[in-house]
Amino acid sequence: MSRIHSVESALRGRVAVGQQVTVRGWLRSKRDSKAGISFLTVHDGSCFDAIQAVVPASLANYESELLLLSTGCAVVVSGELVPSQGKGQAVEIQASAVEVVGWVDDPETYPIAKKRHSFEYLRSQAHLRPRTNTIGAITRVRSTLANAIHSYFHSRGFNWINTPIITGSDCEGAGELFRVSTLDFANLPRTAEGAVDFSQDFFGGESFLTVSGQLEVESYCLAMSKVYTFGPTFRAENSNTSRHLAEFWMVEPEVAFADLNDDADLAEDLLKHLFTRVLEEREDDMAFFQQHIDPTVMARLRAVTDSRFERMDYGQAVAILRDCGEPFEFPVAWGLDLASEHERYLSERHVGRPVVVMNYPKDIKAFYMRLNDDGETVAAMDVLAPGIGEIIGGSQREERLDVLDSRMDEHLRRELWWYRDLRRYGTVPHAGFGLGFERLLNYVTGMENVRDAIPFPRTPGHASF
RNA sequence: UCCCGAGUAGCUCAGUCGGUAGAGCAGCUGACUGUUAAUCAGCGGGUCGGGGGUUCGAGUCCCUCCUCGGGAGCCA
Repeated sequence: MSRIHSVESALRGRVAVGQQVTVRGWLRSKRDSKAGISFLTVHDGSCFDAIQAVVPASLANYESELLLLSTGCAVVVSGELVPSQGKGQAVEIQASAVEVVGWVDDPETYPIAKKRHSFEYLRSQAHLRPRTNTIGAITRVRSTLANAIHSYFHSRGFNWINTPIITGSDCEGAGELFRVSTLDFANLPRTAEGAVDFSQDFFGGESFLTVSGQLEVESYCLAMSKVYTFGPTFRAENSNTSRHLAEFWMVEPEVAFADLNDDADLAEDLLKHLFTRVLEEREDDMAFFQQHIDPTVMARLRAVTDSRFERMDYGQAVAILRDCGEPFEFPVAWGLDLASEHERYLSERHVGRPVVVMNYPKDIKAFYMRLNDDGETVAAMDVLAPGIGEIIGGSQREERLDVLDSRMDEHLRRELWWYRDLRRYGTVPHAGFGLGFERLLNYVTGMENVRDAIPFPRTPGHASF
């Protein structure tokens, strides 16, 4: 009796040689031999490798179907798992039956040819690109990373908080928001003053897609002690770079009774844990990235897992940049934000691995970040990664109501009354950060564009698929 | 949004000084072969991103628009 197996379980020794197996998947390639056999390479996404099936010409549908197969066809192959007579694989299937489940209409125009494609082209074929080596590998690593994030936090007593996707606040402090509305745009209700009357909108007021779950997750932090969010986030910024998406995923842990150093410790420990898991669990995919995408990825991940992150104050970073003699395009001075070129110099040239920059001037950071005793800086940190830039941004939060109030305007204080309440009822020091999931994935795989790290990228002008 | 670069066959690209379109891969046909992105021979395949201009003549020069990529800003 022939049992159904994934390609992975058939290849990885979980099936004994000599057993009958059935695998189901899609053809990567087909080679015919006039010796009276054809070679099918069948892929099902379960692992990096495809399995080879040797099909004898004696099968009933060999002439009528097997010879017509082409890349992309869906097949069910049954046969005996045998040691391979050829080079390139240890085992293969000696097929006794091949059922063609789905044909490729027109082999000439099948968008995923048996060759290298540009990532740019593959983005235009986002529905078929998971059939490629690279996107398939990214997909498995992404899934492993997501699972590792949940298991890391779960095993340490963090609660996963599903903060809302739709928010009524337009002042979360990070970027432009997408409006959520059911109003009839062709016939907008108006107030007496002529403004759009959002009181008639679905939620009884203006509403938007969230740009961060942080403010909401803080309220659960001040009850559950250790919490995190992991979900989609939306920014309506017109930014067109390899590091930005309009819809992306973010991990945001938040810890009570914690300060900025605890926050940096958590960021470092989390990244080390995640990289270790990927190296253990996705050896096959990482070997591919190392060989075909970026020959430095493995060394880069090991540099993170094997050594402590460099930490420096913003003031030190400014001094280093000022004295390094590098001809920067943008000025370096205390009080100015660091430009990409500065962050890159620090992480890539000065340190050579991730660096945590802490305690930035208060005027260039968000209102909720805790004011330090010097009155000039806030307890903020950025983790800067070589080749990626800012991979984590976090801070200790301002837990003192009077200081928080001094950093908010009247509109903000009214809108965020509930956020202020958290400082009135049992406030405690707490800290957290945001980790961009697609940026993390690029760092792990060596891929250069976050549009290739998410299945269906949304960017300005693009929401197809 | 700004600055660069690109757009030519299904895909990746070449195309010189302005003279009427090329290669590799893919596809099809055949040969050969326990093959490995197989190999060899042949065949089919083009609105040169759109529009306008200069010219006897434009893929090539000029203007303009569109699209894509890279960088910057913003950030994760």
